[in-house]
Amino acid sequence: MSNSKALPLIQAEVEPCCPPLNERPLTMEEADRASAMFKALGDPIRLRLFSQIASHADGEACVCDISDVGVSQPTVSHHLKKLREAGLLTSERRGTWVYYRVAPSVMASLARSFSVSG
Amino acid sequence: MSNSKALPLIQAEVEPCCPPLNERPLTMEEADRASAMFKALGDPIRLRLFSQIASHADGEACVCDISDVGVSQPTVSHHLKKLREAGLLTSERRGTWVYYRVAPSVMASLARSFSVSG
DNA sequence: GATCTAAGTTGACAATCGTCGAAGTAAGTG
DNA sequence: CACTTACTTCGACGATTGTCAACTTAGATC
Repeated sequence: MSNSKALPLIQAEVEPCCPPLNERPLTMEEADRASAMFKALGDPIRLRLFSQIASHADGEACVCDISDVGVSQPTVSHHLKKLREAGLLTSERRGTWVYYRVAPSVMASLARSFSVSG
Repeated sequence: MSNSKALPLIQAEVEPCCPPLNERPLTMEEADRASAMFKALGDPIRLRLFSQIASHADGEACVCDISDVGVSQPTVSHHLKKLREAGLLTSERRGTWVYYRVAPSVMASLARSFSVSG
């Protein structure tokens, strides 16, 4: 292959997904965006992967560190992709290994969704 | 058994779903429980329904108030059932109408999942 | 080059999901 | 009783999802 314009770099800055859920009814656009995040966390395997990465030392984890969740390696890769596409994780290859970390401001943004307003 | 015999279980349906996601890796049981909640919020229609109820005056909303989300009324009922089964909503019939409200401690419990620990 | 390990992609499959129309239940009105 | 309104449940349909085996890509080492 030649001039590959690789560099996925889909990870634009994660802006707040939505206002607090009890502040006002979400618009359709807000609901689409936020539900995509919750949907990604709505699988027990994916949630465990996310938790393992979020709680790992230095805030990042190699796939080899977290692939012990009871499913095959391709399935782990599939779930990590889903989490990445939802904007929850970022990935970076360093040598042989690929490291995942929670995307910036994701925790704060989601926490805000459930913060009690009023 | 312990000496707690008159323990009221009415509000025990929603206990904290899990520790903060960046505190430690979730157990399978924790992941099952928490992912069920996120899964329920992982649909745009359901998330809008939840937001409409959570933001409604007096903290409760009649189905007739929130059924304008772009799908048929049986589908609304189906989604509300999913949210109820996930422990996110409670419902009560008063006369002709059925009122939904966010189950106790759900907002705080989910906010805690994303609170930054450490 | 060849070979090994790490991780991602593809293809296929059963299982689950979202949706609707039709039918059913519950409560109020006359 | 019949009729209306407000939901819920049922049955069916296409669409999406989670999973694995097989294959491919990427990097390190020989």
